[in-house]
Amino acid sequence: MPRAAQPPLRRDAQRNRDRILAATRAAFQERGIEASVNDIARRAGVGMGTLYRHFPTKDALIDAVVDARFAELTEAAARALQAPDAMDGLRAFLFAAVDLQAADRGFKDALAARGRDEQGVRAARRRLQAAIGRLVARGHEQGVLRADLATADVTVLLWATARIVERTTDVAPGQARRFVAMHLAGLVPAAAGGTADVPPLTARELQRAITRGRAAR
Amino acid sequence: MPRAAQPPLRRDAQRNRDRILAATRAAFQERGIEASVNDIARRAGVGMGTLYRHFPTKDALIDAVVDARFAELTEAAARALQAPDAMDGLRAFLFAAVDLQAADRGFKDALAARGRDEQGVRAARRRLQAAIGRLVARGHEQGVLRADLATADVTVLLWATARIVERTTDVAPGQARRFVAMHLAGLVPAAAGGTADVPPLTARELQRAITRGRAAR
DNA sequence: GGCGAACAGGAGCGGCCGCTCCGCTCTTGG
DNA sequence: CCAAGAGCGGAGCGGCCGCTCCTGTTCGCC
Repeated sequence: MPRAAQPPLRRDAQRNRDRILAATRAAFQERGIEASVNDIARRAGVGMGTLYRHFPTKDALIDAVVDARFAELTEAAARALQAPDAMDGLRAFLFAAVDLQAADRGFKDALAARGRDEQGVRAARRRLQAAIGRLVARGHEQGVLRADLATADVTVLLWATARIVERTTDVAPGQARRFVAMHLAGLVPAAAGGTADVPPLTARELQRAITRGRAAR
Repeated sequence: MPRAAQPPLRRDAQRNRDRILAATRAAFQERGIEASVNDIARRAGVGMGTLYRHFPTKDALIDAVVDARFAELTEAAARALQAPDAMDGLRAFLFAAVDLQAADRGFKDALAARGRDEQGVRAARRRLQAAIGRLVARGHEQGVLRADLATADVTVLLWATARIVERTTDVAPGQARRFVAMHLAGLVPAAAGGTADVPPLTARELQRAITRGRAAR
């Protein structure tokens, strides 16, 4: 749904709109979806009124910014479909997903959403799920995935990794990759596939992962 | 650290303390750690002043209630150590853990904590980690666990399941068990170990798991 | 049974958040 | 160049939350 056709924005309006979007991206990336609208407005060098004329609600702001990330991840899934081995493709996709979750906390929050769907993100989410479905299907065809693995299981896995990213990114980046690698192979010894070369959390890192957040306030 | 020795509470004070604890347990169980102190006081049929004299801070309230759950789970780990096969034991422990997370959302929140440690829960958490450590060690001795699995990996797994419980318990209870079973066995076809007899999320359940939460407000 | 101390209760404080309202400013078409 | 009106900014609203404070009540020792 192209948004042209409307009378074009005044130059200052367009400039402010761009600034708001940039500030939103930055704020969500760093602080996650909980970044306050006030903060975003200040970052953009813009008043609250201006912000809310461009985006009538905080959700609109989120949608505007998060859509692109969904598309990015969907594209990663499409690329993963090119890999000769379906398992390699799935692994590459999952690594890309957790890296994106770590790089953009707003996106991580939106993915693991607590009830934000309804609106614009819905379509993007559907496209992503469809892309994941193709990855899984090819894994089944090649017989490299257990037969009872459903597409929804991958979505659930992404919810889980979001939590791990939340807790560990600051402390030991890559833990989510380790988790994904283990999940693919299982905890049994025969398991092929390693740990993505990521060591387990040390005692100190674990402690920091638990303690953190309070201090971050 | 026994809490007797203090001059015994007046009868009404003791009665109110018990009511507050019961109300706290109920509130956290249903709503998680975000249940408001006001709510708890109302449930207990007690004023804010009363509540805050007994527990000087919300954290104190959380600690008082959550400690018992940590002990429960630690005990489950001890029981799991009795199982002849270490893998069976670990699986039983993990199932117990996710069931507890589902049954008591306050505990789930405290386990996956965002920075609540410092205080009383710390000791309980350490004991739990030690118990998990024994489970893992025995798995290694028996050679039923991959050699590079660390104790911290199990803790991380519990963080992950907490998220899954949050999203799916209302919609498709048991999903977390499915996830655990798959994590143990891996997504590869050779994998022994099934899915804990839990089917994947259906499309409708997935949708509800995403949409929910907003409606729950 | 009377009195002092422990306790109960709830209105209210301060802080944060998403969002609104309205007097002023600046762009732009004629 | 100038007015019409789109666009701007930020003080402030209402709501929630954890927590405090102070008045009036209740308990339990003597």
